Amino acid sequence: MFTLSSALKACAGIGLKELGRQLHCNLIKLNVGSDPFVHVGLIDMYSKSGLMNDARMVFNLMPDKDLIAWNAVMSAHSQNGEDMEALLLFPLMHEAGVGFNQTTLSTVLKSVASLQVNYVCKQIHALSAKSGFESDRYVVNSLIDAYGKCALLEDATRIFRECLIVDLVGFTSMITAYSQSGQGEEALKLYLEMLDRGIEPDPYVCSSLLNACANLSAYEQGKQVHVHVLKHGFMYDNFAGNSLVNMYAKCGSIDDAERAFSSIPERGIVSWSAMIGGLAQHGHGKEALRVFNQMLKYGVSPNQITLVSVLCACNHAGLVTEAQKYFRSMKELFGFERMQEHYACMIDLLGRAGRLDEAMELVNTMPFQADGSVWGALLGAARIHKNVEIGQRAAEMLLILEPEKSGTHVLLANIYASVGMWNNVAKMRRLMKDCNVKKEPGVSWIEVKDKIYTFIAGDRSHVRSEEIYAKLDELSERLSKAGYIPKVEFDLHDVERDEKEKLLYHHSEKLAVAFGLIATPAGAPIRVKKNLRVCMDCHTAFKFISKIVSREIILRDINRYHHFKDGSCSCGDYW
DNA sequence: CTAGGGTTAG
Repeated sequence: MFTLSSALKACAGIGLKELGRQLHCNLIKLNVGSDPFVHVGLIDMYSKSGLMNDARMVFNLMPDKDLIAWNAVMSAHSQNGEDMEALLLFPLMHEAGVGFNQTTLSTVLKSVASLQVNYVCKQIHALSAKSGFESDRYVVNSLIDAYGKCALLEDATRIFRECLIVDLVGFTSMITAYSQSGQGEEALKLYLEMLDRGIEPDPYVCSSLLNACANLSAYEQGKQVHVHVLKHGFMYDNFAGNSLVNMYAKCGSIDDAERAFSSIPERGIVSWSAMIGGLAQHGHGKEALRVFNQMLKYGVSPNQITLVSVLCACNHAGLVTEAQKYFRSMKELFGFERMQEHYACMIDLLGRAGRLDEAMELVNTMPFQADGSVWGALLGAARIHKNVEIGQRAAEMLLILEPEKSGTHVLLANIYASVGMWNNVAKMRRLMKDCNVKKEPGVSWIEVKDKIYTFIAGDRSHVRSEEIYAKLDELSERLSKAGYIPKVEFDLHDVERDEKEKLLYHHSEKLAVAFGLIATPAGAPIRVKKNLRVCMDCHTAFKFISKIVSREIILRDINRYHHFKDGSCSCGDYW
């Protein structure tokens, strides 16, 4: 019987469901199936083989359900994504009078984390403290993670800082918590602290760090983490590989992303989706579709996320017919329903292509209540195509749905300005003032030799300000000779044309690029980042500049990457 | 029987 018990454990470890089931049959024949150890072994084996029904059945048929068995079935639910069921077992255990231990708490906290139920998280914390299990490292680490996932950063930090047994898992949870709450810098700092304490990294923490770098678009630091991955031999870890693809794509280096992609040992759906999404984000729409077809050829089934990236690729490549094909027959081709996100992509795509009526039609007929993203897409399209009517309708909805966002006011004002409705522009400004909505100031930054230089519009604080403005003046002359005309309609100020040109000239992204030109060697690519969308005029100007000075300009704005080269942009002006 | 990691438009 001991042999059988170990054999079950082995099956659970590698998910051998057929062999596990055979062992179960033998146990019944031998009539030793009533042993509690065997029951727990069976529950665990079925759970890890993804056979939740069988696991549940074994548990239900158990005559004397002890604490270990309850823990095993709770863990089974949690491992199979049935977190609510796992959570609901906790009060049932209390009723059954079996008590709980550190394993119960740790398991229940895992489900608390994935369900993000803040209130329950605090309760389990209190219970852990009261029962003395708070000193168990599994419980502590689970608490840190659960608080992190519930976005209760302060509580997570407090436990992390106060406990004496913080280890690699605890650090990973905390690093992930910072990264996922947008505090990538903190995450990277914590990693250094971890190394200082002599804790060696593993693939989990590397994966999390790469994600932090991706969110920060921190190319240099991402490369550093990549070095750690190589140094410690984690390059054959699928998760680390996927994170590398994502990191390089989000940091603007699609070549590195492709290299990382081809060295993943088992390219799964996440690897393919990350690659397709990365290519789409960089404007390589056709290439993204090529990779998608390659994936299908390999027999990998796409999921809903893959299709969001595919539609996005069509969007950035202007492939309306292609997108409609995938969108209309998603169910028949791939077997899943269209989600809100797919509709949003499609509406965005139709809108950009100038087919605003069709986009509007889709909004009215889709099986979801249009949310902020849908109205946002329409508003953006209305701005490109100067459609006041649809712009007003979309803005009206957005002001109700997302009143705190400043973008809506600005975009609508943009539309009014573009058609010369200055009275309405003024009204929008007043509305912004009355509602106390502040336009987020545009900030651009550039990294030169390990230092980050930030610029705001009209900035004169930089030590090399004189040179920067001189460079802009020089460029201005060469630009007009090359046929560039400032796109003044994208300026909101009701002032004369030459005054507008001057304002446009001092946009933060132009200052950053000018600085890049004087501070980096000739021919080197210039990598600039902006916290908002790049302005249409700057976009046009950069196309010209890339040709005039024979430099590649790589600009990451809030949505995507623009690669300006030889007078054109990778987004094909389709952003 | 228990803890940490990867892909989603605007």
